Amino acid sequence: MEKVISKATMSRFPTYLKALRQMALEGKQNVLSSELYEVTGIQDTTIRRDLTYLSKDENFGKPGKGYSVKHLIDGLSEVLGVGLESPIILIGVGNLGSAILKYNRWQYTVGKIVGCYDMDRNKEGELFGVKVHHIDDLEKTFPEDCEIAILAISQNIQETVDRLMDLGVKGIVDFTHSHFTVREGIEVKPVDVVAAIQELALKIHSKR
Amino acid sequence: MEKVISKATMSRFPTYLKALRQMALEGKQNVLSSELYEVTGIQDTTIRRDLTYLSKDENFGKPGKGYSVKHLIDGLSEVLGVGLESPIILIGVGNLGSAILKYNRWQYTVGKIVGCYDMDRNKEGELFGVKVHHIDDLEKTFPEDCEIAILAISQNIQETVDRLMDLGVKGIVDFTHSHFTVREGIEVKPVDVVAAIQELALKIHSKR
DNA sequence: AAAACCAAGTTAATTAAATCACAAAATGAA
DNA sequence: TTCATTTTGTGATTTAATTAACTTGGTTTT
Repeated sequence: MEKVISKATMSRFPTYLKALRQMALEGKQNVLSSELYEVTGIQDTTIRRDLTYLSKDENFGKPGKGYSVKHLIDGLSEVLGVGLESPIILIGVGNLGSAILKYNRWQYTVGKIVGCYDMDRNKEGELFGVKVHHIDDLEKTFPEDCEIAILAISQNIQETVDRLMDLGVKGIVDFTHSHFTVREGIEVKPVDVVAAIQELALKIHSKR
Repeated sequence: MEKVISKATMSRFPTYLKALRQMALEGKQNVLSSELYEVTGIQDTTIRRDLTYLSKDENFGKPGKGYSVKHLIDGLSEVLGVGLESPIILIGVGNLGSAILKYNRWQYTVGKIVGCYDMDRNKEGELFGVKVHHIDDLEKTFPEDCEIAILAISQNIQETVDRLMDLGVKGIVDFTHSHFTVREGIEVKPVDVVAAIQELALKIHSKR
């Protein structure tokens, strides 16, 4: 009997992982749900409930002692697909694309950008150790088993998305400022500065 | 009696706005909730309910006809604080910071980056038309009425956040990969590629 | 070894969000 | 003008998520 992890819980996991890694770096061995609350602002009882999804086996958290930071990191990493080493491609090597690519040596791996694509022929070659192809060669050079694409372009967006889906991409990290549609079952995760600022502005505003 | 806008609704507004702007660009005058569903994947009934938060006055949506794209954009823009022209500062002008700054000429303004700060003295001067100060001069040069800061640094994070809060910053757009704590009432909006990929990986995974 | 304590885990209650189902309103055709 | 059609807007309902209350098991102290 598989427990199904709720959306809300899922969206909190990365937060926990981030906080725990910081703690691990500081040499912390054990952590209480109340301490995680201090750091994340998420209610301790919510945290404990969330963490039960990880504890397939015995004693994850010990009463009176807390959780082992290491165990939590391991559990979260597993469920979050960290270390999955799944190949990721990046579409668009402009300013933003480059910045993302530079980040590719992520502190804690969630996969690796194995190829980039751009519509500018001048960009073909290599960048930060990753091959840059022309977008026309997408189908020819598409990496096997690639399921995640990062979209950092501003033109031909829908067309590109369609091609990606045809190639079997299942998840898109969306840095574009435009809207596009995807087929049933394809996940899109927008990452948008403007939207972030808008939400902030609204929240700050609505407090008065 | 003020209607209080729910968190969930709030987080969908930027999505609507994005979609509607695309439609406006394409010359669309009216839009049905069912059409917005097609584009956003959000249930039409949810959309209609969300939009009621905008309709302070009469006939926003007309039965049999739909909503005026323009009216919706206006309403959303207002509630989202678009065109607020509030001053925003950017901390960290590295690769990512530069990319964000370049985007500053946002298609639809939500405010403007009026100043940047970096710990590298060599970066002092101007970049994409915006003044770059040394981080030591933060207090000296902090723009009046600035409530939002974009954080794109990788060092001295907590210290910087503390200084920002002391200066009256109410919202932080967080591009760092580290955890920091804020005082009660300060909003943090994380924007994180790694977290996005992790969530995607998890969602894709959990479907099998 | 017993007592006292502490914090995880869990069941139950509450609150928030999404969806359903339908009534009312505008439109357009006959 | 009237009637069928379409689509909004909103109570009512269901579902999901959070929070509160309590139980249990492990730890530490005496």
